[in-house]
Amino acid sequence: MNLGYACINMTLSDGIPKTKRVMTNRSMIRRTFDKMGTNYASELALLNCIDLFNILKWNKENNFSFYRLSSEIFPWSSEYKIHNLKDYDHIEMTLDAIGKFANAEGMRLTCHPGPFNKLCSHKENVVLNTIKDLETHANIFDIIGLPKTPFSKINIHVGATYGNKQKAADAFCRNFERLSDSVKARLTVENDDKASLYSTKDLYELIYKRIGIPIVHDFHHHLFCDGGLNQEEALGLAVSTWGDVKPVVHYSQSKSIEYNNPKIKPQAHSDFYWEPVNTYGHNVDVMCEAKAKEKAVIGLREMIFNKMEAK
DNA sequence: ATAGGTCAAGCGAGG
DNA sequence: CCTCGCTTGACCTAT
Repeated sequence: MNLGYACINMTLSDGIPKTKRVMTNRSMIRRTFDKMGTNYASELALLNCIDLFNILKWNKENNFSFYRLSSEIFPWSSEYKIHNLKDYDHIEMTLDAIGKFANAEGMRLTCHPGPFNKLCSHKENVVLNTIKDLETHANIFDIIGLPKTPFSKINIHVGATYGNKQKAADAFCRNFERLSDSVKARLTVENDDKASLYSTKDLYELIYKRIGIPIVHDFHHHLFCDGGLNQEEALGLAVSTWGDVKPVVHYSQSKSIEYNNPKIKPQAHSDFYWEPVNTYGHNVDVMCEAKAKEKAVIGLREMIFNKMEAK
């Protein structure tokens, strides 16, 4: 079982001034983009790519082989073609080196495009923006040279019902056919954290049965939208959708419980972990979504290790 | 170097 | 009608 973390490495930036932090999500607000243009986006993207390599090297040294790439490596990527960027040669060289390194080390790299991706929308413009964003993620994965399988998953939520779950799920499946093979081969769906949305069971019935893409089971979300199944049943159902590829699950705990503060929404992710993950005997990779990132995962690792030692 | 206000996109829940 | 939470807190301006 590999434990992974998402996008940000806190250790590498410990005690380092803001301007020199190791980060892969340098961006800018609209006003700055209008003023500075695509060339500045290119410079930020290159810095982000170089730091991505730095994080992966840190991951190797610290025995992390599972990591989620930020979706903001290329700022304002909807406004230009990546291969037209002025620093593209350098960017491509960096991403290619990253891919060779990651593949040689057996690292698993994934991504999780944002909540604005609504493949089920009835608004054509929203769907077009979603398709564009998904294609951009796949394009980056292709440049890096990552497998065109859910091993390098591009994971999204269905995320909306518009008052009719069945109808929205139908739209999701129809629009799935408009995606390139590069996206289709990697796309996965994750259960939502609201009762009105999609449980793991809903995804199995409404999405997997129809288009066959794997389901990422999020243990924390399941607490708020269980579809009538317990954790073990839902996990088993999700695991059954992955074929030959090792399934991914998401694990986080509630910040509201962590700080004993009822004002914090129970859905919010905790900073750290206090309970080890239970995978019910399944061989899965666990993406850890705690806010303290790799620091939380190191704690979780120790917890799991101590539990094994005690046996 | 830091504090405080500001910031693309979609949706649903809660005040 | 506004804010939060999710994706991922970071940018920008003034001090």
